[in-house]
Amino acid sequence: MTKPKLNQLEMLVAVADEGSFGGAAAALDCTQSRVSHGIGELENTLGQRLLHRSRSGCTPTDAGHRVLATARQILRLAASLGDAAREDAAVAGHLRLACFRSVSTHLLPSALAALEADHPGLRVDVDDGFEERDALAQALRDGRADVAIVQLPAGAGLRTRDYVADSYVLVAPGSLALRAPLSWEQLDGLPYIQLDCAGALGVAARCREAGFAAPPARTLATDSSIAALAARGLGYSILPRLAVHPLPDGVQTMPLPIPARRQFAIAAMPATAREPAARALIRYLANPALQRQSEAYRKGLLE
DNA sequence: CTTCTACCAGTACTCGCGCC
DNA sequence: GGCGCGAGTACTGGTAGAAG
Repeated sequence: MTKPKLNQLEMLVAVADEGSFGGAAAALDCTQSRVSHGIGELENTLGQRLLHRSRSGCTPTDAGHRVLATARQILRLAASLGDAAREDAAVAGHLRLACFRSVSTHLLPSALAALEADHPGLRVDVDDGFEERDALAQALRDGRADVAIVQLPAGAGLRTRDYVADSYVLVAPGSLALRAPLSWEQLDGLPYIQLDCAGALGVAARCREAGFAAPPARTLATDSSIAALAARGLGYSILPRLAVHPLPDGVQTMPLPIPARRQFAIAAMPATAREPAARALIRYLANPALQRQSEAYRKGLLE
């Protein structure tokens, strides 16, 4: 018995999806005649009518529905064959990775070192000059980055894979006598310094709902500047724990009275995420064994 | 408007043959 | 036995026109 061919299965799936031979032909970039030939040959091969034809289009018969389900599985498997063959051979080229500075400082070195050791033909350029979460997703959409470590929710249109989570903590002068558990009253009288980014503003808003009443005395754009002011006793702030590591002299951190954290994800545009080089980078970044090699992980800064 | 069929052209494959 | 070449065949995909 002649076996069905992959292109005939593609035609069947396309006709079912598009609802007509003409639509399937457009989707497959061939002529309607070719689709008609292909479907006819497939029906002859299987000895079953697979489609109801009408003036308004086509719908699968009962046999067609059964064959369609298997055909989709076969096409997925066929596609995965190509991926398996390309996996190692094509992990080469140039990728641009976008992230926050704190992520590049504390999380990337182990993963990138292992990746470049295993795939010397792959070069990864890191742009860690991002301050705003939305800017990372936009860099992916604009094509300025191939892969990014974004803060969830990442927005529509991106393929994401969960990464690490980082808690927000109180960052205060070391000279300030604080008792756990922290209460907002312990901070009365000290200026509050706001980090100017959407994530920190969101956390501050949630803290206010929980009784935190201090207005920002200053607003600064970088976490390191805020930590330096706190070290001088000039105020306190609410910052991601990773962003103030390693802790400067004269600064202490303490858990907030409410749980607040930022969840990171590795993100890419769907088409990029399918490419072998990008898949390799994502795999190395998400590798728990490599993450455990980072100092931040060993010190318990990550969740 | 859509599907089906006949016919045609280009390409890929198979097989036999001769040569080394 | 392995290799290259050419003829014949099969397959793929196109156009044009008929039919529902």
